[in-house]
Amino acid sequence: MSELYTIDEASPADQVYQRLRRLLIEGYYPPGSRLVEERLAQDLGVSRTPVRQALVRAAAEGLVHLFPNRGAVARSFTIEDLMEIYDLRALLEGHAAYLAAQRITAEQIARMEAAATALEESLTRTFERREDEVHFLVEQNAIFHGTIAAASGNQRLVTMINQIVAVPLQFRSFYWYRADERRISNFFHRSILHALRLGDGDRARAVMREHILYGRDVLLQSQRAESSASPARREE
Amino acid sequence: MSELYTIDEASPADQVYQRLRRLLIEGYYPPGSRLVEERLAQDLGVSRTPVRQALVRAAAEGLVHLFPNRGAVARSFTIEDLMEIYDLRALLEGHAAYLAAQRITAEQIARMEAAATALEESLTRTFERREDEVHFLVEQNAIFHGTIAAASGNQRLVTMINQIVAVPLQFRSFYWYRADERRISNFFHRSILHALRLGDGDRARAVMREHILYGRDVLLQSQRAESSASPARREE
DNA sequence: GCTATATTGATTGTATACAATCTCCGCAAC
DNA sequence: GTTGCGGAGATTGTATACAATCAATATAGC
Repeated sequence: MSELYTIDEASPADQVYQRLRRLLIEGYYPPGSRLVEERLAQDLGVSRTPVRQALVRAAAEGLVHLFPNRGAVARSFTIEDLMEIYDLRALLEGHAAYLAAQRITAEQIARMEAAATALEESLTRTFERREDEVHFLVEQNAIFHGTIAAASGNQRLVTMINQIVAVPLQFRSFYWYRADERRISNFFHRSILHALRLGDGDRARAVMREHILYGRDVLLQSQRAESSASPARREE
Repeated sequence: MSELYTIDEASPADQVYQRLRRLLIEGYYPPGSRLVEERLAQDLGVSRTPVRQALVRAAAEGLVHLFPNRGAVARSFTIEDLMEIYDLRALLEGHAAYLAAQRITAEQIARMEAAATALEESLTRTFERREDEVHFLVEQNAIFHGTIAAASGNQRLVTMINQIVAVPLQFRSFYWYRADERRISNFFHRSILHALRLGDGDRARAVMREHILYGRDVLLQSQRAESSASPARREE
């Protein structure tokens, strides 16, 4: 999970932020819902002071929207937002893959291979609950993509990717993946690894871009299906 | 200047953050210096509470570094940091130029042309103080680059560029520009405008990348000259 | 019945008090 | 001299109190 922020991770109640972030990402506070400080403070077992700091930081990272004197709202996303986000992911992660091809270490490749294998094997594995399966997929995927970002050697790039990746998680992208689509995703992982082993940055970038844009299309299709089934639930 | 953050700008004491940011960028608190909350509070005429929030936000945007229980330090940058930053600027602003080529409006082009002209004319103009000249260059340049970012149509891209651009300003890059280099920079501006008018995204991106990487090289040369003249003044 | 205005309750924004933590310095032991 | 310990001062981190602001309802005027 290690996230390498400018704010030191071990911070005693930087944990408040981490927990808030997690609650937001996992949908405990659904997009569009109001975030009353007093309530968050009770949920997290602290006073409003650290909660406010966490909210300011979450706003700076785009997870919530702060309205002056009117409080925070868990950020909600339109289809256009998703397009923007995936466009940037393709750009940033593609670049990371390009840079990584020159610098990645054997250990990092091994870590990515382990994650890729875990994702492949999970196709034939049964999970207690669907939630557990989604959580597992998110985790292994984060290892795969996070390792590439780290291998790029550009610390700021890592931070940016972490920021932009948090959002699709709110949509629980993997929830929508079918077995076919997951096989394709796994194939992309192997292709990326192949290009990285060859040290072919252009190829690694191209495959990574396609991998991400393919994921975008799967998500968009499912979202369109969703929104046509149930009416819009945006609120300003 | 308009910055389009997730946090609404007009906020009453979001201004505290804006002022802190400015003090940092303009070097009033030099890189590496400790930022004691009480002192900032007095400088800004408020209590520690809003100062802390501003610091948290500044940390999230990479302007300062927060050490748990040990306070904030105005972030200092190594040569490697500058390399990272310019690499990302080339990526992000190049992409913005590519996108902008398809969507930019006549008004936006006109605004950019006005900024480009202002920069050209400033070469033969005399300023009261060197400070004023630097401020003018920074401002017009921000208009030129900010308009392209806005014209990309990707709101998140705008935010990211704003974040990454703040840093070189801390180095007062323009201080180091000589007349020759400024002429080249102006030429790039015209080339970018030309490509945008043609709607040629690939060309706009290529020129923008070169424009930024050229700026990087100028800055790096001056930094190297600096650091060889005076001994290192990094502190942890 | 409709619009405009005041009042109330809820919530945010700021200041301040206090607790927790760190740094620095002095002193002792070796 | 060097190392280790401990206390004082400074600074950060949190909680709480209060002021400022906003949303919603009630009330009055038309």
